[in-house]
Amino acid sequence: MPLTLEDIARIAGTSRSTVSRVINGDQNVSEATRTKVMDVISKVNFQPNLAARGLAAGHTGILGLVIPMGVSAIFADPFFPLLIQGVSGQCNSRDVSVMLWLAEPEFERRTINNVLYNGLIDGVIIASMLTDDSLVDALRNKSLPFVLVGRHPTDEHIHYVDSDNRSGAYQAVLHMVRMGRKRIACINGPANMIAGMDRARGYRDALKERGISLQPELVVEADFTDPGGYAAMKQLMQYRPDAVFAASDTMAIGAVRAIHELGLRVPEDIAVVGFDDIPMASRITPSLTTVRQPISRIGAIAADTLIDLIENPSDRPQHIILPTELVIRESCGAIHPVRS
Amino acid sequence: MPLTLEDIARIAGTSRSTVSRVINGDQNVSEATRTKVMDVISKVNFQPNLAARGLAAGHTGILGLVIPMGVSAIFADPFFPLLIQGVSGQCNSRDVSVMLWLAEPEFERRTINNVLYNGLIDGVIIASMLTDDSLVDALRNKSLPFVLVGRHPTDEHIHYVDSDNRSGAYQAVLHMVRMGRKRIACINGPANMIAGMDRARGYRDALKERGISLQPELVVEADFTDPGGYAAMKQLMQYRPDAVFAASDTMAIGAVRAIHELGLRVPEDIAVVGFDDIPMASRITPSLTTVRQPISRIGAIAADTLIDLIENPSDRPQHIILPTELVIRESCGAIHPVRS
DNA sequence: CTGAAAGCGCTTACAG
DNA sequence: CTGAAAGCGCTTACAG
Repeated sequence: MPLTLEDIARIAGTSRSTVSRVINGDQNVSEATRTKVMDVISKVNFQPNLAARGLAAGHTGILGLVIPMGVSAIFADPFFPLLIQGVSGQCNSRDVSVMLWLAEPEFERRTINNVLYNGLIDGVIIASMLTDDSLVDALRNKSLPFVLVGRHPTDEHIHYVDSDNRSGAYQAVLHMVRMGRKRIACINGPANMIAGMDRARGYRDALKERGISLQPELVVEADFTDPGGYAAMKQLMQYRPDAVFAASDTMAIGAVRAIHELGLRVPEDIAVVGFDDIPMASRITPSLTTVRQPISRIGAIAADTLIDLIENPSDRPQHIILPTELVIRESCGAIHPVRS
Repeated sequence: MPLTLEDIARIAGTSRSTVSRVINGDQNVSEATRTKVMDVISKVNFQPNLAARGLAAGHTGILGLVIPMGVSAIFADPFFPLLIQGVSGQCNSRDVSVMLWLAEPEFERRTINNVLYNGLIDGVIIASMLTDDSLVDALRNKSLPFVLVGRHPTDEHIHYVDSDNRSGAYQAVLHMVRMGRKRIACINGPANMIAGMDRARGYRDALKERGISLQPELVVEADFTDPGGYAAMKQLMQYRPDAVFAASDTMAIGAVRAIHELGLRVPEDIAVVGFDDIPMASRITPSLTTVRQPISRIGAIAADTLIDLIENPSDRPQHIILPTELVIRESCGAIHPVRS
């Protein structure tokens, strides 16, 4: 049987209320009693029961993290692991716990709703990134604080943190234009994902700014996976691109494989630029030029934003866009590849 | 304000106790009242407060999942993501929630202990795999049910699920012996990880069975990462191996890169076999022969085992070892590579 | 600065 | 089959 406040109080020779006060850092406790109580607590290694605390106080110090599992191979991409890592790390240092839901599409309506409104979490981070997400819609009408990873396209009142997908893609494509590429293709993410929309816009903006007309056949949509990038590249080959911007490194790696299989060279025949800067990007041959986005930091900031929001519900909507960075390696042709 | 049992009871014209009974599936409720209460519950979309339920009932329907972050690049390897996926999926279908802790080494003593004994979780899955884990030691003296992912080397009373690491490594190495390789090296995982120990034993057992004496200089320890495998392979090259067994695909991929950089061929000059069968294994050139282990299923079974254990605490210790499977591709030389 | 008391929203003997 | 009541372990006005 774990000890309770009452036990601690008895041992320390005080009352349950006072013990509660020292645990919660209430100022109205004399230094003497505080010390005495602290001693007992650390001596017996006392842990207050969080369920009871949650019931009594109305908050639990737990935050939910919901990750959609819509795409089957979601964990083949390091995006979500890194995001989880960022959220978890920040929560650790802020002393809050995280409850994780990998949302299977079939469970969405039933379980997710069940789980979010069960009085156990103080707020929730949704790694949604879909342009229309039923969970987000449900949340908008409730009082549970939440922040999105990935900006919301329409509702200005929703808190979110995202990276600057448009600008990242814009820089990447502009770079290829500057390198003299004329027929720059785009392997984009799904159109119903906001990151996909934004990166496609960056691609279009860069072309437009340089007076290059958009060739619809040079833009193909894939699903952020390696096989998806591979298939998309194969499809693009008939239109003779001399460069390709892939909206994720995983797709870019698939694309490079497709190019190599057809006996062409990267970057000599086709330059390739990816997005994310996953660890693999610097290891493949040729090493991959890519747009680095601070995934783990996005997670950390989302957690911070949510915790602040819970403590201060009247906050103005937070719209945090983190900068991206173009990492130039061999695959774009700007650096002469060192071949062994 | 969310509704409470009392509200539902008033609307349905019955008592709080009865509503609680229908929610918990108690048999002692007439069909008529049950229907009436169910109707109200689904009409107002009622969710019982889990903190209150936890307090009153003594269990919460939440299970903890603790993943060590000791190795910095832990999420570069798909092992943990797949494990999380397996645990989460099974928990979803068993209607229990999961609370996730990525345990930073510095937090271990303070946070982890805090968190495990807070009355909020019914049991915990530890993806420990260290031969000596302070968390596991702490748990052994407590009453919180737990199951390990990765077998415990000494304590027979601990529940665990693991894959057959020894046998997997044994099969892999035996295969290379059969292919005529004479100087088979081993890039092993850290010696303080049980999986590392077991795979090293499989390697030794296969050599011994075939009467090949173990050459200590052909065995090197790395850290399960790609750069680790790369560095280990570079180091091994001076001893002229004609084959190498790497204890993870991620290390095997690093090793292949090292071999290629030195101008040698896989598998002609050096055969390579990995472990895990991560998605990347089938995509690299040459495709990687490897030992497939059912990571996601291990997670699912760990969750199942824990949930059963919570419901029936008197269960005998469960020691579940899942079989592995040798997946033969190009890198071992058994299949003639198709080069483009 | 401190303690007695009410209350958070459930579950579960207990009595009928 | 049903309801009134006690209790789970906390927090937090309230009174002193």
